[in-house]
Amino acid sequence: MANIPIYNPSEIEPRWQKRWEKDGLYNSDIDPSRPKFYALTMLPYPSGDLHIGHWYAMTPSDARARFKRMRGYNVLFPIGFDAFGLPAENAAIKNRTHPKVWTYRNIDKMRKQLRSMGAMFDWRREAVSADPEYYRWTEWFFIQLFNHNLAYRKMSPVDWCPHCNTTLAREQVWGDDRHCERCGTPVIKKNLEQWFFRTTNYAEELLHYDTIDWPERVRVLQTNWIGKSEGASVVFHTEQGDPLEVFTTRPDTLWGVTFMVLAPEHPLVQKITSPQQAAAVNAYVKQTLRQSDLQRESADKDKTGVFTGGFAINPVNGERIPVWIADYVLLTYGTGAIMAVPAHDQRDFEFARKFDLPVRVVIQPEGQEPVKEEDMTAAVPAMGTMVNSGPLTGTLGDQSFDKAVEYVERIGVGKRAVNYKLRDWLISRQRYWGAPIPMVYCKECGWNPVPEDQLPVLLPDDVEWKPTGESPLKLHPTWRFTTCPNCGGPAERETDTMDTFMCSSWYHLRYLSPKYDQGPFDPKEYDYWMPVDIYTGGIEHANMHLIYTRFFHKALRDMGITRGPEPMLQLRNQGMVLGEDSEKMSKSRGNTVAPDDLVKSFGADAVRAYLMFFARWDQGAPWNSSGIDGTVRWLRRSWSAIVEPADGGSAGEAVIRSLRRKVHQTLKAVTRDFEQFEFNTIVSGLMELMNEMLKAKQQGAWGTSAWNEAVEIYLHMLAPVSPHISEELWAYLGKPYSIHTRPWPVVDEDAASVEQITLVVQVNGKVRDRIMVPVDISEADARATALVSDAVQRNLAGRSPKQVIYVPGRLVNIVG
RNA sequence: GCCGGAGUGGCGGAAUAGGCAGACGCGCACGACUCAAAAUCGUGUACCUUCGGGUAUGUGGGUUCGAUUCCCACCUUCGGCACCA
Repeated sequence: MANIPIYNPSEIEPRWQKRWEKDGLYNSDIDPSRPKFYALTMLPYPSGDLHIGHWYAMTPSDARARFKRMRGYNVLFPIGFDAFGLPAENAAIKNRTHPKVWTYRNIDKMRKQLRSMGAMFDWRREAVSADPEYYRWTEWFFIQLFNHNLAYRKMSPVDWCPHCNTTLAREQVWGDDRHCERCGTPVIKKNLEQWFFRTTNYAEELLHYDTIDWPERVRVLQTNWIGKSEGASVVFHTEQGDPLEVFTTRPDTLWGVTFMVLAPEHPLVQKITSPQQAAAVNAYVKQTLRQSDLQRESADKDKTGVFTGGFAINPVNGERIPVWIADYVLLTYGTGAIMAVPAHDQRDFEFARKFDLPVRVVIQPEGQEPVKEEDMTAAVPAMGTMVNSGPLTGTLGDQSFDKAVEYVERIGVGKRAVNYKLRDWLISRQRYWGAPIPMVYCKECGWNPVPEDQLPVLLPDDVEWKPTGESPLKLHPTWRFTTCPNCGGPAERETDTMDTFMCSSWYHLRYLSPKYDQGPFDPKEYDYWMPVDIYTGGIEHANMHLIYTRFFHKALRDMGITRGPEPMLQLRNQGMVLGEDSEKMSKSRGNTVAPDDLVKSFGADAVRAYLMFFARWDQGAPWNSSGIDGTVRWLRRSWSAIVEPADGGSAGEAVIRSLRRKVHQTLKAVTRDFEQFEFNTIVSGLMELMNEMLKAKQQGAWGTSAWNEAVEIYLHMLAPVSPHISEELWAYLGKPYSIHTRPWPVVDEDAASVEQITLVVQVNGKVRDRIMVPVDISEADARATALVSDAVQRNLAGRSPKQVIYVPGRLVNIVG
């Protein structure tokens, strides 16, 4: 037995990885003769360590890409690095290493780790967002957005960490107390002039998902995030004559307005405030500014506010109503001013009761006791018949909204309006390690883009990246000084850099041609590969990256750069691998699992298979360190089943028949599961088949043509899951390299079919007997067979059947 | 508070279109091999039982010959949003 090899993953895995790479086995090139399939997995941030979450996301994505390739598609499965971002700068400050050095060192390490997965990445297409030939085009896109009026600059409050002395991206503000991810200090707001993208231009289109197959969860998250409200905008006037516009979703309650409330920061506050109220108003405004967002936006907080001393006129009935300010009205939503209808809005009701303001009922919900102001303990928000509403009094609930809108439009004081919670995307970052914003400010000509032939605006290497609160680029002695592209006079560069989500909004396009220098991507590659057919990654990006990249694609489409309504046709999200203690994995908790160690102990093939097997992919589960043993055992059993000879040829027809049946039934199920992202049952199906194969081997099937067929099909199905062991065994059998370029096997329906079925016999819905019958048994025979069963007779106890239900191929249910 | 997902053995999970609940694996128990252990292999493994059967898929109802699956109400849990006018 000395010539029988033993399974040694640490020897075979690196060997095949080298061979595949040398042969360019996973290179994907344009091939019009085959249908294309662009499989994209979210690109990692080069933190320096490929953790188990990366493996969990990428391994099934890779297996499915491999499956699609065997199904005849020309598959593109690229990889790259989202290489700009704050952690590199934080590490730089801590370790006195340049962010560039830190980032590229990490990328080198992660490339090695990614290669150890044995994934079919086409490394020729790798893109790194911090490479100048990449961010040249990130800058170029900024200029296109600017030229199409989709990028603009305005003063805006942003999250600021007072300890790190820097602004933070929204995703770096954590928890209910809105603290800085790095140091734990609660953030404050700071006013800065910033660049924005007009994502809100696309708010409506972003709500439509009819051309894409995305998970309901993501669609719901995005829909809530975009937050569409339909209503009316109505213009009131102050007594001084200034227009005061409000947005309302309840135009039918206009006659119930008893006061108005402005956000404390509203521009009309100073003007409308009477001299007597000035001191109180100023004190309240100051107090509001001092509060954190958390204090201010807490919904269960008692209402606070101050009367301005000013009044406004209700345009539908001419009533004079007091104007207050209160922090429950936000400047950033709608117009920053509301019409208050305490009878029909709970927030207004609470405010009215606290400050003793009038409450007037103008809606009577149908089929209920009439609502009376004096009995009310809460607002009545339901729709209903309009009362006390001038010309619209008596309008029924189902018409009240439309009639009210028509009315304000007719008398010229308002119109139908839609509001979204979505805000324009703030992309300025006061950081060094990001793509420079390619804009120049000239005192004479204002802001102008850097001419495209001067791109990229390179990041200077010689900077101090101390956390001073200013962009390090601003402190560079020379970098910021330049000449105006318009008049040639002295000018200054924008020293803020771009949000890294800008880089990741278009990386799927750079993969197409990462070296291309005539544009962001080669149109020939775009025409062949785009759109992305399947996108896999974490759901935590639902309201950030996955909205940004859709916005980006649509904006570029309107400029004629991209085509089609959406960039990614299908999206699937993996769940999260938790620590063995069922808590989120974190270094501080000490519950992390290192994939490098697992690969060392068990091999990449076992880690891949286990990650696909141990949980439903879309749900994730806590890690179980002993669970992987079962997967390892199964791979070893597979190995020895195939390489260890046995006494063969003596298997009877029944053994052969049932082996072939199992093989082709499994092939059918595995094929379906790959299509449907049900990875755990792929592995369990292969385990079941291996158990059957071992039984058949014991029964003398070894060496028969059915056995050889079983082994071949088994290895084809195993290849996407565990690519190294299947390639090794394929070669061991003397088959031509490589199994990964082979076509997916075809199901032999005859072999998969059954001659005998188990007929389940129920009495009153309870299983009483199971009888083997021919698959093509007639209904009459099935009924007769069931009725004569001893168990049936016993359970009927002499009663005669009232009804007999027959489900062909499954069961007979006797109702007695 | 609003929106969404999920509740099945000791654990992860399976059950294609309403039809055999618990596949596959972990763990556990026993056995074989071994001086012994590990590894490996084999057998068993929801609960109760008077051995006929009975009870079980978060809880309570409903539809149905039949419900883990469909409907209603509720509970628990995870995630998101949250004074959005």
